[in-house]
Amino acid sequence: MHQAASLITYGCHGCPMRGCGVCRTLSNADMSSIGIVGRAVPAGQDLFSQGERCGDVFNILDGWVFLYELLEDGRRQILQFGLPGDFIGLRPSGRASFFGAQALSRVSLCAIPRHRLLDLARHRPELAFELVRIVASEESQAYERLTALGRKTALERVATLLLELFYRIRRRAPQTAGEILRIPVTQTHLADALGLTPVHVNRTLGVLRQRGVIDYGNGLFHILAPHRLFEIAGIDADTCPWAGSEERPPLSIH
Amino acid sequence: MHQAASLITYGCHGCPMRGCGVCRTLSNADMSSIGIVGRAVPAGQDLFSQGERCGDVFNILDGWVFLYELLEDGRRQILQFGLPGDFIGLRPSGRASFFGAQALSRVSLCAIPRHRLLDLARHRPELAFELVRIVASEESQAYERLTALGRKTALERVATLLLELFYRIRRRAPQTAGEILRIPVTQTHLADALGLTPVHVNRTLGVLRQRGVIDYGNGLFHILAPHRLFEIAGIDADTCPWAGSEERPPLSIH
DNA sequence: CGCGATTTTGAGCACCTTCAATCCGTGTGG
DNA sequence: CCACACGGATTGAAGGTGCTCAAAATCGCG
Repeated sequence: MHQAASLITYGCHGCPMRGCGVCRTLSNADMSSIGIVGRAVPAGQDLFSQGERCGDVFNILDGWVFLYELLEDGRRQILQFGLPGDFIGLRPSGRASFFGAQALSRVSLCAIPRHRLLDLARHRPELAFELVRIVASEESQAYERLTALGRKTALERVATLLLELFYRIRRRAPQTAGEILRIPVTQTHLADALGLTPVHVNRTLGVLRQRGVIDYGNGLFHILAPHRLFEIAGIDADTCPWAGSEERPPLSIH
Repeated sequence: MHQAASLITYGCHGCPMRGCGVCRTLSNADMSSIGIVGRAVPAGQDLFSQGERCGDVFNILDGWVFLYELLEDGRRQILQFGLPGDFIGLRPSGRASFFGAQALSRVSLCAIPRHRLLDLARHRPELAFELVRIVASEESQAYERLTALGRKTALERVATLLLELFYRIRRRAPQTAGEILRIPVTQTHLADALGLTPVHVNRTLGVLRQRGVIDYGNGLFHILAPHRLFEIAGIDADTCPWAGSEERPPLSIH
């Protein structure tokens, strides 16, 4: 069993994600038997493409990815951003995925053969449970974004997304307690996530900057007035489940 | 064990959903021990409200429901429609749900205590697995709708939603092979699902009617030219996974 | 028949888009 | 060291899709 571990580029021992998500529920022997493979993906490259069959699920160790769907004429919708600690690609199943996943920055990740993980889940209720928790959390985020795209103005959407990313980063890296974030996305990425044009995202960010709520440049975002950003986003900071700084994942089933 | 079954208004024996979704994975003894309760909800009433804790998950037996999120100022986004056979309310977990669920028509359903279902899932990998499958399917639908709201025009959105509902109904009730659907929603509901105003939904439906693609009235929708509806929606009927008439659920993990 | 809810239609407006040009920072090659 | 190219950010002007406000028509229902 254990010699299989030598295949692993990023050894599970010492892996920063060893205690997170799916990996938390697996023993070292499980890990080895499943055949996890570490990999690095350069910025801009697809982990898997729309319409492609991908037999792996991915655990992001470092870097950012995004899930996207393309329409025939090239319009792109970004469905989700994946940060370190996120688990990507569970849904595509055996058939062709209707969305793709692309690296925003250089990404290092674990590739886990889906069918082996699912086989294991058949004998490990805790694992299957963890999968439910993960997918349910993703679904909640998708629902929140639906509300943003369907019913919020451009200003509200931008503020909402910035807050979401802000807190997702902070939860993962509480030591980065400052309000300055490195977000490796272009304004075009934000536009495709928000259902806007890059031009209008630019103008909207400009408004937030002029109002002194944020500052940005060089891939860095500085949240100057989080409280006002909540106001603008139309989110009640007190009742918002994920706004509570470095806590547990937003959704805990059971 | 079995006397608990007497508490069940809608007995599981003979239940049309006995072989569907979660129920498929449960024995009759499981059913009894879990304490399922049948219930009827009148049209317009909430199964659970936004901000409320709801200890049950629901299996829709008959009628339609919708999940929705309200903003402070009353703007409403419909996140999902629930049809007979759908499983609703898994996500809210122990904490307050950020969305509500309301009956569109008179609905009969099974209410299942969430913690009991999840406790059982700890010992029944098949059940936990089925939950993953269900939530993953919901997530896929949420992603598709995100693309519609973010990147499709009003005409494309309306066509997309009609097709989705059309095929979801047909999959559940293949005998209703005709293209006439009873959809118990107002144009305002469609608007709130599509991120549009009721007025503009009306005009858009009018365009589709004028073009001879659909006809409607009295809560009935008649799909006159499905093929053209696919064109307008920007969906390739051949590669679309859920368009394949009365097949299995769109997503099969493993 | 009359009331409320829903659908339909009209006119004007606004948010966001489209098209286009410029600016800026970075990397590359002469 | 500078010219150049390139991707991204920024800004301007004009146009359109979808919104707002408002009223009329239609439908369901008591």
